[in-house]
Amino acid sequence: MTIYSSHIAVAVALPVEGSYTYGVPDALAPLATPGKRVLVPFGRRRVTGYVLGETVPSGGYAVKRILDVLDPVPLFPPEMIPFFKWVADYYMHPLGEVIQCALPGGLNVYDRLTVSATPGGLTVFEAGGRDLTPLEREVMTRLKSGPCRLKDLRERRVPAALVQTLEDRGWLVREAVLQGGVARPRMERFAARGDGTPPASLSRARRDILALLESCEEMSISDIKAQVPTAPRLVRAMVEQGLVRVYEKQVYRDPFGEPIPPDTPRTLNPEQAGVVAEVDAVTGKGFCPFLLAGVTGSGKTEVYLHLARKVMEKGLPVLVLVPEIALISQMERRFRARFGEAVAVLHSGLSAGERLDQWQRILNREAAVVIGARSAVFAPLDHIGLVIVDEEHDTSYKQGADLLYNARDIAVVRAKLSDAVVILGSATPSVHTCYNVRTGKFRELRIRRRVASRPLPEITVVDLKKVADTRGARRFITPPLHAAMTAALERKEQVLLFLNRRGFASFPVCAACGEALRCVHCDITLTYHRLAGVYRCHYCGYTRKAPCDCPACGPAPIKLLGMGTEKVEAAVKALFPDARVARMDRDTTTRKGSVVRILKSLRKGAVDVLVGTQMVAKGHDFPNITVVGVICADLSLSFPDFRAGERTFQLLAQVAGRAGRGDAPGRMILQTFTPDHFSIVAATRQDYEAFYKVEIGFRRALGYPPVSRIIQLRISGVDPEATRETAEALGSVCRELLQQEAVYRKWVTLLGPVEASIQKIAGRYRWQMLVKGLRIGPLRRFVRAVSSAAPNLFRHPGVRVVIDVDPYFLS
DNA sequence: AGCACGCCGACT
DNA sequence: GTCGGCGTGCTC
Repeated sequence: MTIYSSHIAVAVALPVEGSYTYGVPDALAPLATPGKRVLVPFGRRRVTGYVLGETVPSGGYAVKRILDVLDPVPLFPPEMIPFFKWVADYYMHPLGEVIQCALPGGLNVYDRLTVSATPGGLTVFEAGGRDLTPLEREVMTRLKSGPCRLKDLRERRVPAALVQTLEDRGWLVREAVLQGGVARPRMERFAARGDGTPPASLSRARRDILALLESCEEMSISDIKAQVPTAPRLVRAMVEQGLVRVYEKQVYRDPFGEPIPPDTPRTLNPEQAGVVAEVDAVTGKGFCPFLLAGVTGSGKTEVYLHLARKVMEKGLPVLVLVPEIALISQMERRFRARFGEAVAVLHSGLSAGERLDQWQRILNREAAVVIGARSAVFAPLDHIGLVIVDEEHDTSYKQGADLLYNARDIAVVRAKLSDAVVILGSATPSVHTCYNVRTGKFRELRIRRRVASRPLPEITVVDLKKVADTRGARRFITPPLHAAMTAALERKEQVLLFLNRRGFASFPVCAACGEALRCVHCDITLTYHRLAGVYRCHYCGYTRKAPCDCPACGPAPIKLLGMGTEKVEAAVKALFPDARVARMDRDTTTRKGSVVRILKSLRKGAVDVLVGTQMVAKGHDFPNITVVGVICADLSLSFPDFRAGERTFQLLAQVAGRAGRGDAPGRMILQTFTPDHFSIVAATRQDYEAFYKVEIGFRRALGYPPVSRIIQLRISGVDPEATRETAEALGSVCRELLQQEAVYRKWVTLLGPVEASIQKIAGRYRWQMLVKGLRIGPLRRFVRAVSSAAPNLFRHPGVRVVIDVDPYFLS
């Protein structure tokens, strides 16, 4: 066995458990440091790995050597490795994939087995110099136009043996080509003044260039060109004269639009100042988690800004998480106005290149504040001083493709591992976070007063059951709402109408047979979108043109039952023909900047009535809105999910916060079929305490989070039978394990497997199982034991099993 | 993930 | 008798 000068632990970016030990050749030893990527042999392939640190081989396997070190400097501070390990362990996800998911995309390199024709082979083939089978002919014809992935050939049912014979014949070669690594820093050519003395006579243009370079340290060639158009050629000549030096330098792509004028810190009211003082007293002194519960309009952002300044003054960086891009841009503006260049952003709206550049600015400590969406929780900061999670109750923190993490939760973990202070801010805190306050895990900070002491709106509840026999527009714009709208519009004030469903009609049915129009891929009715003239599935995007026939009885008129924002918009236009109506939902805000455009016209007073989905509830500031109408408060209540009540309360309280932010006091008309539901009653009184008390009682009684913990196993597949079988097999493995181990019986309760409430989405049949218990540790050990007892169930071709720790949506 | 090895059905 | 299907195991 070869003894290498050192050994390192490497996590590979593949779905494999644990880390692998590699030898480091002497030449690479000083380079292969933690946080860098390395190219390593893995099986018969080469893949990207992440250096975790030095290690000693434990024996029992042959150690291979790393092939290359891919980064001159670490891509993340080594201090982050324990955080990555925590996330990998907690969410039961391979460490290498966690790191891959944390890093800006496009960096990974991996082997791709490709096949290409040899020149000799092509010559013989084109000359027709040999009899070929049709399949051989097909392969050679394909390769004539260039190399091809071996996998592609296999998918076209080309047998490996045929590739082998063609290779033996010398017509083609198989090779492993390194691919990936597409995102690169942008390099630009710069010029600076050289040592040479200028000759007595120098052309005008050359003199100008020298003057430019003497006025500053350096200048990019393109900037010089802007002033002296012939510069590129002249500079080359001047390099030879020794007058100028030219070199390449990395420049950052600019994700920010126009510069933002600086602002000055506003004076805090006593409550805000108290919060700042309390947090400031503990920053830099270790981990400390806070809930900042501040009613809407209480000026939380200003508190964040003051705290950020104090932390930055201590030389520590600040990480700010915001639920989505539309809100990031608001937060970004406020922070950039206050801190200018010190702000970096990380979100999915950036191009791969911009993202990489922001990442490097953070790594190089050129940014002291990072603002971003959920993935920014992995920003490459070290020694963080303060983590802020704004709108901590927002469900978009828990979403994602393969690594199902809750950014809010792991932000707290990250703060803990960094000895930082973390603030979860919300006007409507999640039940989970409040529970953490009650159990003493978090400290609570409150702001009860709205800035300038604006009163919260007066709320009127309208029972929709009492107008159930009304038809037409007045069915969902009831007389009380109509009256309030009329009054507001007469006073030249604005109205916000909220309905948590987009489209025109969510339940189109055949007038002849009563059959609903359904998605062909999902177990769901289609929604009619009048503007687009289509029926669309809100789960998979399936679209069919309107009008269309009834699938059951052929040509027939379609009745458009059920409502969405489009129908509300139409109703407003019918009832208030002079009002200018705008709509804000996912259909009107797909294009970049459209949210800002709608908000701008609202602020300018170019819109009288804004109709929107839940995106209008989220933190936007609408100064002149005095009436808020909730068209139907029950939509979010009817979800088959234990958090439906919590979401409804939060949504209603947030929407209520949109009214009366300006100088005029606000009114909210809340229409509902269930005026007695405690979530709605509590929301009308803005009484979080009352809501929490009832809700936590339910959670406790039914064994739901936060009192109990849940891991969800989601089983889905194209074949309904195979999916059911896998789900049931998984169920029996679980039950067997429960039978065998008393510890699990004590700590684990199983529910299911059962079919999901929406049985099919995007062509996949869905089943689920819930693993419940008071403590998350035994639950994770149990699921791990299940997956090692029946590994084949978790990597079944055709049926996917997803483990979701702390799921957000049970359905 | 992707690749190799190994054991059963439909063809030369 | 072989070719190739994909279930299972492994990758430092």
